Amino acid sequence: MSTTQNTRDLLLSQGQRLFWGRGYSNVGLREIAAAAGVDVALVSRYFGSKQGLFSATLEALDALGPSDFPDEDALTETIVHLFVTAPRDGDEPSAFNMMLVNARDPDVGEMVRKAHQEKWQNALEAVIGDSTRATLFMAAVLGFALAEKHLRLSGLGAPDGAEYAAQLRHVLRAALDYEPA
Amino acid sequence: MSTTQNTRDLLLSQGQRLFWGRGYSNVGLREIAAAAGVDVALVSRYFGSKQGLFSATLEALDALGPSDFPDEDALTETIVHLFVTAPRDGDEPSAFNMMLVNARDPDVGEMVRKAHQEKWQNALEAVIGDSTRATLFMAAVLGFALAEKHLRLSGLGAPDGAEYAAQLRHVLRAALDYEPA
DNA sequence: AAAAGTGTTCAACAAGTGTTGACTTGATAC
DNA sequence: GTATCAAGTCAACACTTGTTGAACACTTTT
Repeated sequence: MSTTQNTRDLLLSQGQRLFWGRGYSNVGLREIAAAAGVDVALVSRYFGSKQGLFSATLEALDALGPSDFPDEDALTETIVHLFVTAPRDGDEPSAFNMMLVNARDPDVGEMVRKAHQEKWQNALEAVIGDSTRATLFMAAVLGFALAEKHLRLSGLGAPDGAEYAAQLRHVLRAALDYEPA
Repeated sequence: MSTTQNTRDLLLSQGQRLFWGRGYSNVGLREIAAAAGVDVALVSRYFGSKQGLFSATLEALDALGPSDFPDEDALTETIVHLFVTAPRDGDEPSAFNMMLVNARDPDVGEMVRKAHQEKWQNALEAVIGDSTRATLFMAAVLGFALAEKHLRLSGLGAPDGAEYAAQLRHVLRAALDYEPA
């Protein structure tokens, strides 16, 4: 690999970390470039624009496949494991946080919603077998993350304890148990 | 006439509408002033700063009192009614949307979290009788709003139909039914 | 009539944004 | 040796942001 690939990757990883952690409009190109230790102009050179860089980070979103989760229980436990082991600084650049922080952005919101639809929603519907339950499931996941990490509500158990996991499991199961009229 | 709003009130109401709908950092003072039909400089004049104007809009957050909701059922139905009758443009300036859009803002996030704690969380705990269930309840409400209005997920029923209300009722009840280990 | 006070307008500021183009650098190929 | 070409640097652009202070118009007070 050439040096080009190195700085390009540096910009990409730092861009992902900052965009996914603090939100597209709250991060400037100069901050990303400084974190990568390179010049700002290289963003335009390699990615065309700020939106181009963000779009490139979106490709790192893991695409869920139906084969990843044999059934709903495995899916639930994967989510629970993700939450329990997630870092607990306020700007955690996880995929969930990325959705929460960028879904409504005027510049990249549409991109984010599209990525969610393509990479997650369809796969969730395949595993869960129903579009409504899949949406409620996603709502439960994001609501839990929002309450804990953004509003920083108290009332939840310590993230490394059994109670925290039980609470998350409870709301996820409730979403999966919904019966259309 | 008697409802003749002075300039301060005009700025306040337009500021609330835009801040609560699109988020603090996505709205400029010039846009607010233009919507109110006055000059930008009047914001500094009457509210000191942009943050001062936002802070003033926060005082319009309805403080929930324990007397507002005799029991959990009344609380649930109030929330359901709020969702069913909420306007459906993308920038609805409801109190829920205000939380979703501004809770993580670097400038006003702390203000928002504090307002939530003072005006809602304590009252919810009083009605629900448990801090954990109150937090899960709030998470369910915000997750539902986020999925529908921000991610614009399909899979939920039409907002004016019975199924939509049933879905919301289901996840709210699940939060209230949580039993700590 | 003069003075003081009030609400408003206007132009400008300093700081920040994403983006661009000209330039230097360094290695490779002719 | 020289030309070539990509990689990186640097300064500046045009634009937007929140904020400020001087000036204006108008009413009220002295």
